Amino acid sequence: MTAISLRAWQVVLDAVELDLLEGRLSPGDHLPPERTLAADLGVGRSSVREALRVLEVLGLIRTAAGSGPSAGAIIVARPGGGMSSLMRLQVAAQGFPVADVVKTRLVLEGFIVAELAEACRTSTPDLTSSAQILTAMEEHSLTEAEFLALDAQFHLSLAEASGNLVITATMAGLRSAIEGYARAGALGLASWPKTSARLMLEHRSILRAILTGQADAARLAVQAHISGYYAETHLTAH
Amino acid sequence: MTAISLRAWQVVLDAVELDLLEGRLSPGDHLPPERTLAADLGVGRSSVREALRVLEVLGLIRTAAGSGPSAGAIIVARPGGGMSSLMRLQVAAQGFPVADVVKTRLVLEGFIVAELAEACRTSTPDLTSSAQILTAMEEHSLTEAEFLALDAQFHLSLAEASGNLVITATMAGLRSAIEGYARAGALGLASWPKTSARLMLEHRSILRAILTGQADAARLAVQAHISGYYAETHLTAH
DNA sequence: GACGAGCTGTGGTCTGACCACACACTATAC
DNA sequence: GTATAGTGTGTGGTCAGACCACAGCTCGTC
Repeated sequence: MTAISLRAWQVVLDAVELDLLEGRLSPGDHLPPERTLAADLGVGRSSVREALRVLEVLGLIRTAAGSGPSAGAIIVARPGGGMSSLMRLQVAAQGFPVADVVKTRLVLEGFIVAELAEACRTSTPDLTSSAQILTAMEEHSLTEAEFLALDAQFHLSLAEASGNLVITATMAGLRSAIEGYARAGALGLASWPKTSARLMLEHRSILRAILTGQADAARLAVQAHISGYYAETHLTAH
Repeated sequence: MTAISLRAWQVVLDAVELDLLEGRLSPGDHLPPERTLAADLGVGRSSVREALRVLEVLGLIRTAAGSGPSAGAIIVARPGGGMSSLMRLQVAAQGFPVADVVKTRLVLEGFIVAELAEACRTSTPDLTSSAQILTAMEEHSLTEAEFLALDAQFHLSLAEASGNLVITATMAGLRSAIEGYARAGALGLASWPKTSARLMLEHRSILRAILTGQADAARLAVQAHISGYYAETHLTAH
């Protein structure tokens, strides 16, 4: 045996992963009932539940009680769900310094907008939802929290437009990790109306750079946008 | 109440997260014993265990039976541990296309080596472990698996040298996600000695570009290195 | 045919029990 | 006095059983 005394819940996890890799399970499929799974794998139901809990937090399955087609544990492969939890908790546990989180966001978002801009030179990526969010943000009656939520949604919509699921999921995780921090920083800003107006202008210029195919300009704009807000809130937070 | 009927294990998860955020728990600290935690939070021990299992997979805690200072559940905030599981399972469940994984790796590694090269112009980042790995890879008696393991270790060591924990963790996750794929691809290569020799040369040139401060050259080299191997194995795998 | 009560299977939770393990303590032997 | 062996204690690991809430299905009644 290569692995002796594997934890019972790991046995379950490995079995599910193997079923996924070998095609016996696919998104949309139902996992066997917990009791059946326990009996088949020769472990207790508690161990099965621990493994299922992990899969649920990782965004791989969705569980529902009751009976019928919608009940039970269903493979959903929802990317990003687990990433958010992971990032949030790691930041909470000081595993991830916020500065590193911001820098990673700079890299990924810079790439995304540059790629989108490149794509705009030959085709027309779907950026309507991004534009719609910007329009919604111009509503003057928005609270800070609402504005920041839309702000985050805008950045996420760009990632989604890029079509890269991994980057989208990572971005979602990073965003939720920064959220509390950004919110707290906003409260200490000298002038929220002034900052929000600036953020809006920056958003517009980012989108314009993308649509006109200026990859470098888009990258620089989004990076200045992110690091600018970070620096501003970082300073006032101290 | 904003959230009614929260799952019992979520109560535990939230409580731990709150303790982390409020500083009542820090890396190195022990969590209360499962039975105590259950009693304090008013849930059953099973629910506590489900939450602890999630924290363990996410790389936040390490559990050990027995008594004494090393036993119990300890906050470790080991970044990357959870990321690996997450990426592996998401790829297994077809949540993350391999192409997206590779592209993300291109972006992140390109940034890392460029940043390292920039740093080399003004200081001397610690790249000794990276260099040592390359030396170890020149051993002719290595099997394919051993060579690829060192290859992965080399890329990871570059990320570690950059000092960015988030990128390092993400890289670790991406790497383990590709590992099986890369391994499978290597088996179908026309000439392993030829490929491995090329990979070695590429590694050397990447490291040389970093040490001489040529950021752009380093980025291009590492991106060609990754996408080259991907394209090669991708083709032969079909 | 329409409706409703009851049945069934599912996840959610708790309790209690037992085991294996690692350390701390104590008693014994030298 | 020191070293060693044995025991005690608290921990996580696992299991079995029980009960609940819920959602859908079945079947009898009207």
